[in-house]
Amino acid sequence: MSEAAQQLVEPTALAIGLAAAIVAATGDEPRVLVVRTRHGIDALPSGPLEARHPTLEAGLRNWVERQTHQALGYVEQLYTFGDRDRRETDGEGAGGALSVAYLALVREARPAGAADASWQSWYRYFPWEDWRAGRPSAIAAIEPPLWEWAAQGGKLGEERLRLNFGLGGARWNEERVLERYELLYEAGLVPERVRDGKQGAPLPEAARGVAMAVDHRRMLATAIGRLRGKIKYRPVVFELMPPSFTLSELQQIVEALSGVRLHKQNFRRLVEQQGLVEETGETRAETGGRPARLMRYRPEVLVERLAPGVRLPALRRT
Amino acid sequence: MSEAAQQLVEPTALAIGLAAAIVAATGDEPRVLVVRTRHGIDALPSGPLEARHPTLEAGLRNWVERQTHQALGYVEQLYTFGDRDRRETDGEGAGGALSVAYLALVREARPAGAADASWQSWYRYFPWEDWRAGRPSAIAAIEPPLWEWAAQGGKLGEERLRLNFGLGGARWNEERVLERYELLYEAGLVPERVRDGKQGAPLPEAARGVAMAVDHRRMLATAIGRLRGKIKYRPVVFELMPPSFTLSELQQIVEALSGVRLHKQNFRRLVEQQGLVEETGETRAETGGRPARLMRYRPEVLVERLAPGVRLPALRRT
DNA sequence: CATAAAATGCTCAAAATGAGTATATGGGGT
DNA sequence: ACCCCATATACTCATTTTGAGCATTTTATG
Repeated sequence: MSEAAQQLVEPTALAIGLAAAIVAATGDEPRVLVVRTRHGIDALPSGPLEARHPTLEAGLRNWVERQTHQALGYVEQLYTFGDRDRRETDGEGAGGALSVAYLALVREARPAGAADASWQSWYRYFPWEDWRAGRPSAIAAIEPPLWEWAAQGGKLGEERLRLNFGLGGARWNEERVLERYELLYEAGLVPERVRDGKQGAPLPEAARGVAMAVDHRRMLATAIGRLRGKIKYRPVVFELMPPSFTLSELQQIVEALSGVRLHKQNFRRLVEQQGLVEETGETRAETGGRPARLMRYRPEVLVERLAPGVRLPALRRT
Repeated sequence: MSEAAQQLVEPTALAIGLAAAIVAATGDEPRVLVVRTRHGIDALPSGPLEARHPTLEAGLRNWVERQTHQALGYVEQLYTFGDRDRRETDGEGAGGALSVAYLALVREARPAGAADASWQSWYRYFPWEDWRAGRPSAIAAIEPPLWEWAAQGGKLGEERLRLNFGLGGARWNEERVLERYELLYEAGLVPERVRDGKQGAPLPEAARGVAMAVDHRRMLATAIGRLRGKIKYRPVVFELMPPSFTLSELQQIVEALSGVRLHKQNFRRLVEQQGLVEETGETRAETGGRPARLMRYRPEVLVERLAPGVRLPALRRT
């Protein structure tokens, strides 16, 4: 094991980068920990895989904890990026030709250890992904240029657009975060593409979202999509919740993450009948209405995370 | 882009390995392409990421196509292994401290290009995963030592065993291939663990399955689990099917992959009502019974793979 | 003490599922 | 030609699982 570790240390041109989308949920916003690069661009915490790291995940934890003073709870590998756009235009630890991206969930969003680190709503980077208050205005701004671009791709291009963005009768699928971002990238509507030296005419920031260093917005899109999918079949949401919470709070977090509103009564039915939570016995009256029962997740559920997650009984029409 | 490519070439101790679980389905067996190492051990086709490869996936395709003369169709990144067990005990391309594993699906299983390459049923490596003919006998052999081992982990260990192997009333979940393999590894029942220099008393091969080089069996387990999950919500099965097929043939392949038997009438209902396939107009009479209609998948379905997959209407009791 | 604001409880119709039973249509003997 | 066998294909039916509402309870507030 330390033998393997030794190998990793050799100074080499091909550095392995580690990057993490560290997610928390405060109130009703999904937040991600970002750092500001010296060029003033937002980036995910990232750094090189170092000698002393016996494993990739250990490397990540160690690195992040030193940098941000944030202890990571649940950690999951997302994807290894190395395909394209690994240029050294921006960002701190650039120069890695390969970058292993992780998703990490933390319970409390500590005040962001380092000075240049902060917690940001992830919708800052993906304004079109938040449908909680109805169709986001960013979509309206994005739609015309997207159609224009898609028309060049013929029928297939238009179909792709329709299905990914829920246009023309297609249903919005909250999991296709990455596909949507890639579409915008290909269409040249985000600044990242221009930065990568290709054609494009980025939209105003309110519509296209805030750009990130290198391919970090792709990583974050991957993280969001993965998390949105996962909460439906694994009880990962609880990694973001405090020890006790009300069902409404749980619902708020799920809605914040998935970006869609849910039917309250059906949400409760699901969560309760699946035995994901149990009552603590206490109640909390802070909301001005009937006090809510405080719940906790059943610890058995966390064991190996084998139990089903929170399915999403989505509202169809509203 | 070629700038990045240049960097990848630098001779370095930290080679990036690429490995692929290349899957095909012939008749009613799910097959995977394996090569025999000089030590006589089965391994997945793998090799280093080379200079001329602009992207990871291109590197993989290029590499595999040269080595096995097998053109890859659908390709998906699985996971980057680098955590443990990357020792140089066995295998060809060992020495890579990091290995990016891919799943690839091919339509026809060509006669395995190279001499040392062959198509093997994946149940050769995971005999406990095939429940098509009822409870596999491997499970019976595995169960006692597993319980014994689990008991050391207390209640939690036993619960983990119960849920992963569908013991004691729990339902068999065909997707947990990796979790099951890891359990066997931890319990010391597969030779890989002993090879990695840890404690263990491997079972006879009929029960524990054929071992593979380095951590390739983990990779294959990841691939199988991913594929089994994916066929339920994406029409990936069709990447394994010939241009036209009967519904029974489709069902056979799905059963082969998932390792469980399905209810015939309900399977057809699902596939047809979801509009995944359409009739070609022809029929095929070769089975000795009523001739079956030949079907083809609706090409629209493959566009971007956005349509739903084949859900599994599993039999409960038999 | 009425009213607003939540949290809970219950009901109901539509759709999806799990399991069968019944019918159709070839080929292969006799 | 006729019967039988093996499949393929068509329908049925009882249960569950969803999507949507309406109704009731329980506090805080003015």
